[in-house]
Amino acid sequence: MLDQESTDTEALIIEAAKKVFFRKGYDGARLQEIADESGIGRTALHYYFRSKEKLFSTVMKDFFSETERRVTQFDPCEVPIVERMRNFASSYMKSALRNPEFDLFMLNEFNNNPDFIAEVLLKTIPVNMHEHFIVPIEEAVRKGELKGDPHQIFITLLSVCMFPFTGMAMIKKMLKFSDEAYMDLLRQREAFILSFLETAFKA
Amino acid sequence: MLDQESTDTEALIIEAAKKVFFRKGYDGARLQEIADESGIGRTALHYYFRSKEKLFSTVMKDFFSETERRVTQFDPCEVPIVERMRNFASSYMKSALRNPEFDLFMLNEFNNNPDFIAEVLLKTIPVNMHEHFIVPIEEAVRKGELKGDPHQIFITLLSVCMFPFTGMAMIKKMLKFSDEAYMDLLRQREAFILSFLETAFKA
DNA sequence: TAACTGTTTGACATTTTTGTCGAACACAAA
DNA sequence: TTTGTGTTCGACAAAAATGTCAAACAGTTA
Repeated sequence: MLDQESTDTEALIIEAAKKVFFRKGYDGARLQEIADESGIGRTALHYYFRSKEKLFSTVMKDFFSETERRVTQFDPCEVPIVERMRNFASSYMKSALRNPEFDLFMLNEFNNNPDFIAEVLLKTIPVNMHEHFIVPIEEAVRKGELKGDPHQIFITLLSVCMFPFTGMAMIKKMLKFSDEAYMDLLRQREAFILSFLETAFKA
Repeated sequence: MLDQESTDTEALIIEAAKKVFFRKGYDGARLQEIADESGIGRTALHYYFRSKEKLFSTVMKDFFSETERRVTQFDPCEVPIVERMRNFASSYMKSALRNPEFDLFMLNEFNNNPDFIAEVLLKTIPVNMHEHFIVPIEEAVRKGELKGDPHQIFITLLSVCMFPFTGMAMIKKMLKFSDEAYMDLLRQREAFILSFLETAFKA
């Protein structure tokens, strides 16, 4: 068969695997389900990607090398920290909306296999969070522009961005949101966060 | 053997199972590991609790009927909403510190089996979040005491409390925290949140 | 001590999931 | 049509995890 079609099948499998892995986690994912989702036989999975682990590894690398990153580029150091935090939140929310199930998956991977996921992640986003966020926040606190412990501020920034995705299932159930209604809420959240950041840490 | 000892073994197993389930999730948990952690044979698990599912179910019910709830009591409606939010955050942080691994586990359960976990949870904490938080926040926004969409405000409250626990592994890795240093940060977070709540949503 | 009860253990069975292999297949080029 | 290459499929093997059972065991009571 043509090389083209082969690549297509591979891509098809990777897409299907991505969905299933993100939904169920590595342990919960079943090769059979991935096969069904791709519309191919389970044996073909082994033909293209030797084993579950190799498939997983490929999926992860593919995911991070795609445009699917939470933040594609970080501001240079000249940009004031408060603006940088805003941009981070904006990029994050926009990206996460395209893959709402990824965040919880990622937290689990950090729990189960921190080294692997950290390596894959840092390979594509080689940003030192400490230098890039903590240090500048410290400085802003010293100057009296922000108030509070720098780590706590940064963690709060992460919290308000990520949690609505990681906690999606729980919040929907608790507040009786439909899938569509909750997606709407997520879409509106960027604006909420930006306005929230105006006052949240102001000294 | 005495009934006393039997109960002790059961309790021992439940404690061990709790640890393993919270760390690994239902899918990731292995009966062998639970047996090892309890210091008993794997077959004895089946003697006490027929199956993995039954054991899990018992663990969950036990956990929620214990004092291990995130918020043991909610304020009556007379208490002003802002103060209620503060109390919620305080209780939550204190409780979560005793079981830091539970939160991520719970989010996963909500993902995998929302009905089961919601039922168990609501059986012990029969609080309607909408009535208890959303409606009063709406009112406060109308009165001009708070600003922003009520749902977004409530989700933000949840975020700043829960995320530091659910995202523990990720944050530790990202910011190069040691286990002890991160526990310290968590202990200091209650105070941070309380001061943060003073300004975050003020109109 | 003998009979009884609840507990533990090891050997085995079952189920679930993953992995392998060779035959069949489709299609293109010789 | 034959040969070759890459792909698919079904049957089967292996591994991993859960579940069952009867025999041994440890105490308690008659």
